[in-house]
Amino acid sequence: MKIAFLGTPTFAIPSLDMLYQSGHTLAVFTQPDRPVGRHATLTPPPTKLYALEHDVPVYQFDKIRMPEGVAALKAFAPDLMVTAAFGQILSAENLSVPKFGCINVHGSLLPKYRGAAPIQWAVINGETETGITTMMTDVGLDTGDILLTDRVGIDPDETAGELFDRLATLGAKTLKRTIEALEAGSLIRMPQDESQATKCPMLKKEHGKLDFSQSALSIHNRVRGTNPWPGAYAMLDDCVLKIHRTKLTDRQIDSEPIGMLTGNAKTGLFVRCADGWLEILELQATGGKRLNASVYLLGKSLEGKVLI
RNA sequence: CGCGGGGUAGAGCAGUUGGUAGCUCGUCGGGCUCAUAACCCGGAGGUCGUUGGUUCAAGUCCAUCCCCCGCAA
Repeated sequence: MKIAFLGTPTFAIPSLDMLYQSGHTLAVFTQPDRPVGRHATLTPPPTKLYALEHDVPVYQFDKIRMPEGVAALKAFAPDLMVTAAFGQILSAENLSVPKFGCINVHGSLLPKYRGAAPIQWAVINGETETGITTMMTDVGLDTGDILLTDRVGIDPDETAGELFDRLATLGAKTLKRTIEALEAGSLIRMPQDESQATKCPMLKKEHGKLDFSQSALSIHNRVRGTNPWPGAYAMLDDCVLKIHRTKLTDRQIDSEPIGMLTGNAKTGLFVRCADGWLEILELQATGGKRLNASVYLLGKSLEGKVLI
């Protein structure tokens, strides 16, 4: 089949690779190169790099809804469009180009977690299960008819990044089944149950700010849900202290102030939350690299200091 | 040339008003112990990121360059 693949980050790579390996005729549509890093180096999105490596034509548009985007799409004349973490909203005109329409690979069990960062939010909210949904893209935000679903459990200590990798791989498998069903004519469309729908916002830097007046569990979930991006942090002596990994404990609490730190290199580092002590396993101070808390404490004591 | 933090023993950090370097861990040796990642004693290990400058004397002041990190994008 002739497929236009619309995707941008690494999440889309397994799906793109699957389509390529399956022998479909592909064209990749992705976002423009973006400045990345301290020196704002212009960096191509992962899907573009993949396409270049495999001699797949690549098209980049700020907005594929604009006339140039539509024209390029029409020129390629695909039978089907596939989107995976594309990051742009498609117009009805875009969607009308391929005769089979557009299939989207989404990292949640729709209609739950519609929106931009479903994987991270599922972890932040402490969900124990999530999955992949393939759906027919329509003009709404992840509102189209559901095609196939695959479920996976979320480990209590799993980070969003780890789950991201698993779901990216799973997404390719679900997509493969979906396309095979489409080709076999056995695909069943099921409208989403609007009463069960939830939306999650795009993840921003400030979503990583920790609030120690919350329970140890919610803070733990926040830390793993924002790992590796945007990363969890708190303020220590007016400097940012990033917290990369934490662990729930049964350490007894007394009347310590919220956010107080205790512990040393041997015992480990603990922070006082609303209902208990959360162990900080890995942190990163201003100017420093990420370190195990016990290693960091070899050089500096944080005993009695308070995180805000 | 966007803003800021930092480059000191294998690791993490100190080093006050400039006078040739300390701490914790690790490591090596010895001791204690039924035993130990615990404890005690002792040892090794650093041209203090680069280059140049000021000075009787610089890790410590000035300049330059390289590298790492955070923010912003």
